Amino acid sequence: MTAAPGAMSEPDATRVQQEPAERQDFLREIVQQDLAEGRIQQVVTRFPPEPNGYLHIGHAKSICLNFGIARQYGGQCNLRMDDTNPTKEDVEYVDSITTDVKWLIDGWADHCLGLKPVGGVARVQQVNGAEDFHLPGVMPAEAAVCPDVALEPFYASDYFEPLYRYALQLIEKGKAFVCDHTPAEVDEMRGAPDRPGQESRYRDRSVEENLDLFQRMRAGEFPDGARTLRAKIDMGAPNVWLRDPVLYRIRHASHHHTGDDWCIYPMYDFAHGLSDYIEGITHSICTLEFEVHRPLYEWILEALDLPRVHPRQREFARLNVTYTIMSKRKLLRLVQEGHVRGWDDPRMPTISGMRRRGYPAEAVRAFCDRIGVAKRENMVELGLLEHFVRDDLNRRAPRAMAVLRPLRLVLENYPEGQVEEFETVNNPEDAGAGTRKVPFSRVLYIERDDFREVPPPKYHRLSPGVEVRLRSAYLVTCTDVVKDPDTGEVVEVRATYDPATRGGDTPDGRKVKATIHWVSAAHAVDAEVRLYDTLFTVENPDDVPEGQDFTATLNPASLEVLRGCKLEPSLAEAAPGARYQFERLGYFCVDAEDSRPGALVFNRTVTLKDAWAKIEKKQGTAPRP
RNA sequence: UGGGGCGUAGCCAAGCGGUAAGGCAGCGGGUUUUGGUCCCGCGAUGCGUAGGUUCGAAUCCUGCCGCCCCAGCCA
Repeated sequence: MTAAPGAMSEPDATRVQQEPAERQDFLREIVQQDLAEGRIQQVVTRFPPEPNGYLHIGHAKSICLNFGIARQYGGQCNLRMDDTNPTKEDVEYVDSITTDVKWLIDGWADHCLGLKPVGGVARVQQVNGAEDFHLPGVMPAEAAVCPDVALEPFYASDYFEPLYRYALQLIEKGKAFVCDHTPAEVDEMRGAPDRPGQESRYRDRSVEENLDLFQRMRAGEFPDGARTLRAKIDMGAPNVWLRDPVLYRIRHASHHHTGDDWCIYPMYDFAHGLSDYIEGITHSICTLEFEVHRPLYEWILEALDLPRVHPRQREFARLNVTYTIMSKRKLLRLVQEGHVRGWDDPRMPTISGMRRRGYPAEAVRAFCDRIGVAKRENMVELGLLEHFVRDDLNRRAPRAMAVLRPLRLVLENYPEGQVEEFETVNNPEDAGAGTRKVPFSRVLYIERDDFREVPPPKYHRLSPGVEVRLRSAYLVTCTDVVKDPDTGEVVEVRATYDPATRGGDTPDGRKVKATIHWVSAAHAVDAEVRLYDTLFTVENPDDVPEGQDFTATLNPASLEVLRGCKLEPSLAEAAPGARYQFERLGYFCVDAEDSRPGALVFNRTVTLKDAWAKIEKKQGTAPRP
C-alpha cells in the first residue's frame, strides 16, 4: 500500500520520547505501584551499611539501587550506619563509607539525596497513649535545592533511646520477655529447621518482672551474656527466625558513636525495621539472605501497633564478580595478612580501591545500571565492569605517549642535537580537548613490544627492513640492531627517517601497517608505573578445593611495578588522580597516595583492548614471559 | 526429608497468554596516524524438565530435577 506523504507524521511524538535513564526492574515496579495506589506519597529508601569494613562493588550496586530509586521518583535515600554492634565497628569505617558514598553518587544527584538528617534526633509523640518516634522533617525539599548542606550520615545508634522505649512497649504488651538462659542453652533449645524448639522457662514472667529486669539490664546490673530480651513468638515456627529471637543483648563495651551510654544493644532484626520506621523509610531494600527475616521484620512493626505507614522490606540478589571476592571478612584478611597494601589497594574490589585505580564513578554507576536487579544468583564477568571503564575513559581521558619498557631507537640520518616539536591531538574523541606539543629528536625510546628482530606472522610493528609511523612524527625504517655482546639481547634499534613524512603524513600516499608511540630520550620524564592483574587466578575464588581457603588462588603476579618508564614531558606536572590514556597501552592515573613532585607514580586502570595479543595467543607466538 | 527463594545464549538480563528485547564476551567484515574508538553483519524453532489447560504457553496448572539461603546474644 502506498503511503501518502503527510500520513507518516504522527509517530513524531513517540520518536522524541526519551528512554528512562534507569531501566525497569521488579523493585521499581513495586515502588511505582505503591506510588500509584497512594500507599505512599514520596519514596524514601536507605543504604544501611554496618561500619565494620570498607564498601565494595557489591555495595555500589545497592547504593545505585537505593539512591537511584530515590532520585528517579523524586524521593530520598538515607545513608545510615547500621551500628548496633559496638565490638565490630569503628569510626575509620564510618568515615570511609561516607567518603565512598559521596564519591559514587557525586555529580549524579543534582541535590543532596537524603544524606543529611535535617531534624536531628528522633522525637517523641503521643499516639493512642503509646510513644511513637520519628525523625521530624527529614529531608526535605529544602535540602534538595540547597547543595551546600553538609552531607552527614544517619546512625541507627542515634535511635537507641527510642528503640529502648519500643522494647518497653513490647514488654508491656506481653510480647517480649527477659530470658536468663545462657547462649549455649538458647542454642540447644532453638531446635532445628525440621524440629521445633523448646520454650524458655522464663517465657511467662510477669510484665512487671520483665520491665524491672530489662531496666536493670540497661542500668548495667548484669554482666555480658547473663540475660537477653527476647520476642515471644513461636518456638514451633518452621521459620527459625520466629523462634523467640533475641532482641537485646548485654555488652559492656564502648560504642564508636554513643560511647559508654549503653551496655545493652539491640539486635539487627529489632533495630533495623524500627530504624526504617523512625526515618520514614517506605522501601527497605536488602539482599536475598534477609528474605527469611522478613516475617520477623513485619512481626515487630505489627506487634508495636505503629501508626504511620510501615516500611516494606524487599530483597534482591547480591552482586558477584568473577576473579574477586565480596565478603568483608575475607577482604579484611587480605588487608591484615598483607596480601594487598590496604583497603584502597587498586587491586581491591572496594570503592576506594577502584577510585584509586582510576575507575570513574560514572563508569561504576553505568555498570551497576547495566547488570540489572533481579533475584537470581549471578556472577558478572569482570570484563563487563572494564568495558564501562574503557567506555567512559575513551571519551574523557586525554591521550599521552608513554613508553613502559623502553628500547632505544636511534635515527641515523636525523641531525644530532636537532629538536622539533610536533603538534598532536589530545583526544580524537573530543574535539574540544585541543592539542599539545611533543618534542622529537635523534634518540628516542619505543616500546620493547613494538620491535621484533624476527617478526612472527601478522606482526605489523617494527622489525629489520620494515617501515612504520612514529605517531604524529615521521615514518622510519629499521636498518639495524645493536645487541649486548654477552646476552645477545637487543639493546638498540637503528633506523632512518623520511623527512618528507613530517607529521606522519605520506605525500606519496604510501601506507604503513603500524603507527607506534615514542618518547624523545632527552626530554622524557621518568615515572614508576604499576600494572595490575586480577587478585585471583580463578573466576570464583570462593569455589576452592576442600581444605583450602580463598587465599590459595591468590595471583602472585597481580602487581607488577615498572620503574624507569619514559613519559612525554607534558606529563611532568600531571595532577594526583589525573587520568590519561597512554596511547596503545591503556588508561592510567596518577596515584594520589604515592606520587610526589618529581616522583610520579601511575596506576594502570585498565588496558586497551588488544587485538594483537589475541592473535598472538592464537598463533602461539607470544615472546618471553 | 522443615521453611524461604531461584532456574531464559558463555556472562548479565528483558519478557507479565499472541509467537524470544538489549548489553558484555565471541566470530566475520569496513573505516582508522592508537592492532584503540567507530560502523556493519552473525547467536535461542528455543526459555531446567515432563505432562496438562488454551486457537495460541517462557508466560497459567501439576509433577519431577537442579542451585541458593536460614538453626549468631553478627549484620
